Amino acid sequence: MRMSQLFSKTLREAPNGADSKGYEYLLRAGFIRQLGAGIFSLLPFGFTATKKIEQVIREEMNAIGGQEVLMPVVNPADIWKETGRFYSIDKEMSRFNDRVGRDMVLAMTHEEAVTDLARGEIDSYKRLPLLVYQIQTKWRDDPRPRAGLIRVREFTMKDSYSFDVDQAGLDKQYADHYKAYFRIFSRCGLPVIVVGADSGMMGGKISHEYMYLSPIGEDTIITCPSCEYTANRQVATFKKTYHAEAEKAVEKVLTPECKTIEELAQFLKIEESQTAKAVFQVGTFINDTNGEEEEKLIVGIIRGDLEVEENKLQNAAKANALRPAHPEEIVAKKMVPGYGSAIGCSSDVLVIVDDSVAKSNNLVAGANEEGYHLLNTNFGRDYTGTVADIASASAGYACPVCGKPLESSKGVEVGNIFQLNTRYSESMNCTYQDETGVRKPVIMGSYGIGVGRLLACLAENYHDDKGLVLPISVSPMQVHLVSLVKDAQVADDIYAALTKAGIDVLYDDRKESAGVKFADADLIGFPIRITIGNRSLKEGKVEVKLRSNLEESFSFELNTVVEETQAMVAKLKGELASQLVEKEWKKD
RNA sequence: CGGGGCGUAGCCCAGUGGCUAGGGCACCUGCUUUGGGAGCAGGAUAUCGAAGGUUCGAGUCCUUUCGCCCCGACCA
Repeated sequence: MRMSQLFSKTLREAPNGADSKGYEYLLRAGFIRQLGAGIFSLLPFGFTATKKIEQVIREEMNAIGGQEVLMPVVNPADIWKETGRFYSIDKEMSRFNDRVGRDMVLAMTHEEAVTDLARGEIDSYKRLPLLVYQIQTKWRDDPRPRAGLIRVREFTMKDSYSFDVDQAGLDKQYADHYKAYFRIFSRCGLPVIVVGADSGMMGGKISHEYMYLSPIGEDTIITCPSCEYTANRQVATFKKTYHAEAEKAVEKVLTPECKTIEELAQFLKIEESQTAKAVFQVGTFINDTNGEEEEKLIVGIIRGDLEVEENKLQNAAKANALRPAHPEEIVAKKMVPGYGSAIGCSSDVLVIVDDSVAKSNNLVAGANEEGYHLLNTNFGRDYTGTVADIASASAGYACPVCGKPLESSKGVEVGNIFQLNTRYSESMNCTYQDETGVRKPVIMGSYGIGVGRLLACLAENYHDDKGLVLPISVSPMQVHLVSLVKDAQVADDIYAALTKAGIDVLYDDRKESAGVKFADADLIGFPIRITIGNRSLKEGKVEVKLRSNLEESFSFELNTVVEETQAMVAKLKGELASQLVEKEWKKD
């Protein structure tokens, strides 16, 4: 590519709103441009980098038996009604009517579409296992797009779907993906960790997320430095301690101005862990078959020294959504905010009790009366409810596996793998006949990688104060050829020779000053820079630098530029390949 | 959806209710220059986000509205 003809141009200053360095450089180097909130165009560099990432993904997906397909972005709503997700997913999925008024949706994922495909193609166990994947546009009307390509509304995603006769088959395909994903991310140069995850709206049980650890991430990851334990905070567990002692009789005490656990503990001169607090939420429950909504007050009871993890509470309550309850709603169920507990509340309240409370005795809880608390309350004796783990794990808590203190960090989810089991095949009647002629639902898995998000994470991970420093596997071009000489002939010849040899070259043939050219080369950040200038030219050489180390300078002989460049490309590729991560999934 | 911020040339930003709306970068022309965002001279580019209002007079004040960003709610 001749830079004089390049569609994009570089920007000297960061456009307003480019808050992270990775995003700023992608904009300034001319990889991407914003069209609207969470909507971006890919310019030649951005698109080429994307295609290189996609190629890595294709190779690894094909290697585990994937067959590439392409499904429509627009789906008839019917299939989404079959699985119920037409009703259970809120505004995040965009809907419209076609000219005859049929309900249509913009697919935000393709479980429904692929299951519809599969039920037409799969009839016998002899056809299984199968794996299909696509690399395709998704639209999700996220309420809050942000951070450039990290959290967008329209994006490219690799999504694959596996079909098996049994759990063992699913486990095999899950393990294949687990391993392939590490290969994909490491071939692209992105360091990731895998964490246990919540399966959320996807249904199913086992799932993992691939996280790029970074302060710009929005997910909180709980890790154990001493053992292998890692999990998204939404599902992370920890070792709890309990106050088990002989039950004592309930006693009502006056506790004025003690609306928080801290105030209460100080007033009564007890530990926060000797109290039980109530968290009030209103859950929305949606009937999957007709979309009817029902709201119900949920009270989460947790020990005073712990916090409720709302995601866990929502799962335990089997609610579709949660929102904080208004004081009136709480009072209507015979409870008092600030002095609340499940004791004496209306029977239609959903009580979820953390095991920290259920397994402890004689906790101080609200009396549901302004200014009063109850001493020595006990779960089971004084109130009942569903026992579940709804506590939020934090740094310093004991690892559930080895007991050492946990750590917490921020991460960006770049990939995920889910065991769907029969969540979709059952509701959409996607079955196969086994050896005995019995119809059984196909066992499914679903696996995603955010392609644009991966590029954004790479930009975040690979930059310095001058610009991008992308790995050679994903860099749009391998070589940046900078010509500083008046007579273009030498540079033109080298450009032609390198291109002919199959090397991707950006040739800066512009009539610009050396400073401008170097600054742009730094900003765009292609791995190998070849400078043609009089300084080295009179010795029959060209100057060579690696973007990753601008301090060090090499030189290539004019008559062996092609061979030496090829060797340099191979060397960089080799270095990256030597960092390939091979990791296996072991079922617990 | 709640809270906050910002919309002035392609980009970054100035602009007390008062003359023809400015600067830097980028762009065009000419000359000069060619190893780290050059110099000189000249030039073009704005429905001041939009609509309505107040006023003799609005980029500036008021109302409405649209868009973008940030915090929160939210998020496979």
